[in-house]
Amino acid sequence: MANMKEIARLSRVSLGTVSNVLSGLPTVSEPLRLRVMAAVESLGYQPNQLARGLRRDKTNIIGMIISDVSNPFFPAVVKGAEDTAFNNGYRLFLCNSDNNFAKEETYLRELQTYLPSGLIIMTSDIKGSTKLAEAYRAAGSHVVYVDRLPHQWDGDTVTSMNEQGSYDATKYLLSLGHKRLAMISGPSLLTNSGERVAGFRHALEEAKIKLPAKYIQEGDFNKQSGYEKACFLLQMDPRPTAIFAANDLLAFGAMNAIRDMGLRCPEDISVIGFDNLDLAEVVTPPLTSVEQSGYNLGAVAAQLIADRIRGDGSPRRAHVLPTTLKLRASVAKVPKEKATRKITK
Amino acid sequence: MANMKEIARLSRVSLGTVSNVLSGLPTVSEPLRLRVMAAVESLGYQPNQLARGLRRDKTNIIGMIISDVSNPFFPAVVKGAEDTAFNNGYRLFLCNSDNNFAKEETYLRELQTYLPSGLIIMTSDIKGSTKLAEAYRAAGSHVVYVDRLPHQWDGDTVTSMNEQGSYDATKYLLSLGHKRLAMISGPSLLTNSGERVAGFRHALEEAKIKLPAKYIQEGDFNKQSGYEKACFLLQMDPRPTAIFAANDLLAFGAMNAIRDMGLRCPEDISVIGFDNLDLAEVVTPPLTSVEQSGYNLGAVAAQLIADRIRGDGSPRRAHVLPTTLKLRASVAKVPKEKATRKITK
DNA sequence: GTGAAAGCGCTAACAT
DNA sequence: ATGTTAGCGCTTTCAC
Repeated sequence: MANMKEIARLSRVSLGTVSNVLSGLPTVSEPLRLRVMAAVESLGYQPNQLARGLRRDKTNIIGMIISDVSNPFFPAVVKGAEDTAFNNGYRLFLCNSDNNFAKEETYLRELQTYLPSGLIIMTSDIKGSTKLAEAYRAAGSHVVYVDRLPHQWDGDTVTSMNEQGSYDATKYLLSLGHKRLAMISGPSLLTNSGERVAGFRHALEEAKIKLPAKYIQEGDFNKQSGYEKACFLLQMDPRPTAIFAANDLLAFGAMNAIRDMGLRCPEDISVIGFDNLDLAEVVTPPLTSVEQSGYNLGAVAAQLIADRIRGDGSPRRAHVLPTTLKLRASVAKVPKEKATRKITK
Repeated sequence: MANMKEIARLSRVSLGTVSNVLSGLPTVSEPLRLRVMAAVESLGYQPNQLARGLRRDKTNIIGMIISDVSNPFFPAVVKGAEDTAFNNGYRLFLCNSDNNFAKEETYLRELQTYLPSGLIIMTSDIKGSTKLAEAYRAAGSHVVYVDRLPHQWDGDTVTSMNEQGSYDATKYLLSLGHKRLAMISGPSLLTNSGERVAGFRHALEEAKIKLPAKYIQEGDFNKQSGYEKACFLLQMDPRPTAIFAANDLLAFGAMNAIRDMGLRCPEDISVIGFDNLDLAEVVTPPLTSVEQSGYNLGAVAAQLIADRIRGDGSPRRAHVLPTTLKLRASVAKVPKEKATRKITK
């Protein structure tokens, strides 16, 4: 590949002048600038980012650590981050931690030596990662935690209104007469899951509805887990009339469990999810869900980094993005007590 | 961050020795090796990948260009590639082209200056990208095209058995008595779409079934497009009794259209998709679909690159991964002519 | 306004 | 077996 030396030779100027032209310094005279640009064009020259980064002590990379690309909520976050980063001249280096903190740590350590301008991190460990994140900061990289937050982090964050969204969903169920509400939560260590549980509890407390301990089952944010926890809930006596699932995957699993046990959604059991995945409207019945914008989660995080790089030195930002309850057919009024179906399998 | 010079000072050896220790050269004496390792440990030293890459003229980056992260089929491909790359010591630099060739080109040009060891590319332009890919090769990077192939590419590739899978799906519909089979294809420029159409045609020709030109509608691999094309097909006279969609998103859209027009799937119309997304079994009715492994697509591509880097100089490889028809409830026997429902809306 | 030269952190060739 | 040194491609002083 052509390098700067060749451009310099071809346009009969010094190395420094080529650099100045490429950096857009206004001190270069027009004739020289044109000669350099012509050479750049003719050779299709692209500056070597490795050398530039090494010299500048900073690259145009924004690292992004996510816990699992294959969870259908995350691609939207990645896309939002990638779009925004690209439009600001940054490139996304994607690292998939597989919810494995050791892998996350390996990535964090090595990624840092690529001297990224920023880091967007969806941590898989609420406790451990801030020390490494501090190292990024110390090296002049801007760090934003997204979706789930570590304790002990005093920097920028972007999350959704998990508690409010869950509160709204629960109030909605209550408004339809439901009194036996159960929840399938995510891993209790994750702050987003904790907030969703808090919103659920909050609404129930306000309505003075008592919540049997077993009515909250801790799942794992995937369909399989939703299926299993729903099976447990559906066999309880009394059986809940509504299930609030902490994400749509859990809700899909719950809907499958309801069907497999010979019950009907929403006639026997109402279900609400969280995320409002594209496919919430494809399942039958279409799933009522708390919408959060994964795209914006990523986009706001990337924009925050771009702003910080441009010198925005304002105090810590904690963006909390709105949620909206999307009403669909998976929720109905509470069934009359007599009408309650027996499980048929 | 600590650098090699500090390690050298701390362990009282020369820079070169530190380098030799870190590169695992056996020529270093044990005492010195231990001293160096101790210093590395105590400072948590990580080699600067920018400097190393600049010097070695190659980094441990594998670039990956995909057309759209938010298409639910692709995250599995990314995950397969990332897993395999990571396990071989490589890191994935993810670029999202948004099906925009200009963006793809920008990424390709810039990414190359990061001196990646390899490139996995799902091109958005069947014609144009090979020139740039050749430049990667010339620079010693290994390139694998995945999922859809450019014409004019004589290097390594990984794809699924698109034609065979589609042939199987079509044969299955024929075996159930369907005679009026329609297809919603993907963009005709993409080779994967073309192969799926070919498999469909092939099976029909074998069965001597004539295919009205309008029975193949070209869609765009998304749900919206599936909905629109299905609406068109459903209003044709005679109406097809089965629709083969070139991917599951198109199939989901088609199923929505069928429902919205007051028809029933599978009683009035059978539907088969391609990809077998997780959600194929969640929709109602569960979708019959040609399964392909996105994970393996990515994993095989990454492994191919890792092998090439290790010196595998064998001739061009064209991996073609198997597909499997997953039978579910979205397909039924052809309805009796009399039973054919009128469109109710 | 332009050019010369130092140096970012590392590797590899060479000298000892 | 270990140390010394040139140089990867670039940016950024500093002379002129």
